[in-house]
Amino acid sequence: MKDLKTITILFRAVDRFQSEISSSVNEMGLSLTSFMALEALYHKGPINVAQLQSKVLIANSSLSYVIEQLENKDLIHIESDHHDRRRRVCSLTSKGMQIMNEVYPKHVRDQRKRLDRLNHDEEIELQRLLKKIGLD
Amino acid sequence: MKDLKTITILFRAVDRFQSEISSSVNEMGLSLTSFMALEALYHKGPINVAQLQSKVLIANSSLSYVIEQLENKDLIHIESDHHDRRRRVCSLTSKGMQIMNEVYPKHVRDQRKRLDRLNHDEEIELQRLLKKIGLD
DNA sequence: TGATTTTATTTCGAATTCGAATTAATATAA
DNA sequence: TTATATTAATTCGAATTCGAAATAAAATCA
Repeated sequence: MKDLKTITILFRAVDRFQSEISSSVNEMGLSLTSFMALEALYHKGPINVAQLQSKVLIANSSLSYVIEQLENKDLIHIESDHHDRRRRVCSLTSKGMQIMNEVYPKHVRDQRKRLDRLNHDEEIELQRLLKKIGLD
Repeated sequence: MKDLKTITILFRAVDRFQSEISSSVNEMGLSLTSFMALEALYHKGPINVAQLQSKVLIANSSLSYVIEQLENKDLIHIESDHHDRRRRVCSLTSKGMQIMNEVYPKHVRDQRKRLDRLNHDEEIELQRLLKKIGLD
């Protein structure tokens, strides 16, 4: 293969997911990245900013802004780590948890609709191929 | 499959490509989307704003800003379509063409390095799977 | 120990992106 | 024809994102 057609197709596929997720979470007053941050905390529990950044895939300076917004909305709580006071640990507030409990199952259903165009083996194979090209 | 792990892997893979391409084109004073616009014009020849938007995957209002930047840098030229004066047709200037001739082959080589972790059949299969989930 | 380096995060100003409203031209309908 | 609707693109203000510099704490070194 000589061209970058694969990248074009890859970007387009991601754009479909992002557009759908964005317009859905925007209705709740959240940006895509805010939602991704909540999602990470929902799955991982309390984690510090650097760990969150590895999930949310934006610049660290941008993440500072994002978590400030989420804190203002009382969706997350931030406190310094006792053992390393450089670190700040983020966690869902009860309000944040409540909202994710309401919203996340539907999010999964919606996005699974698209993914379920692949059968199980195809999806596993897609994961394998994406992991291969996604490694650093 | 019940979870959205595939989306996580998908987003992460795209982020790797975008980060690499961004840091490379930023050195020439271009944003990722500016570069994607130039790329589209390089491949498709003169096209109007709507056609460009379908390649660049940003909001139309954002694209207006992007093509204005590119015009200011004398990398593209914009003129209205004679047959439909609502439309504005963009094309590479000779300077834009010259830069893409210089830069694009290396861009392809760099990105192919990552893609070439897949053999030919795997890449074809990846395209097929991504197309399936990327359709509207 | 005190000095230096590294790590974690935020601040800052500028660039980019967005959605909603607007403008302007074309297409359709009456 | 003259409304009316649709389409193409831009403008505007606000939100988000970025990279570079700053801050502050911890780790390493001498």
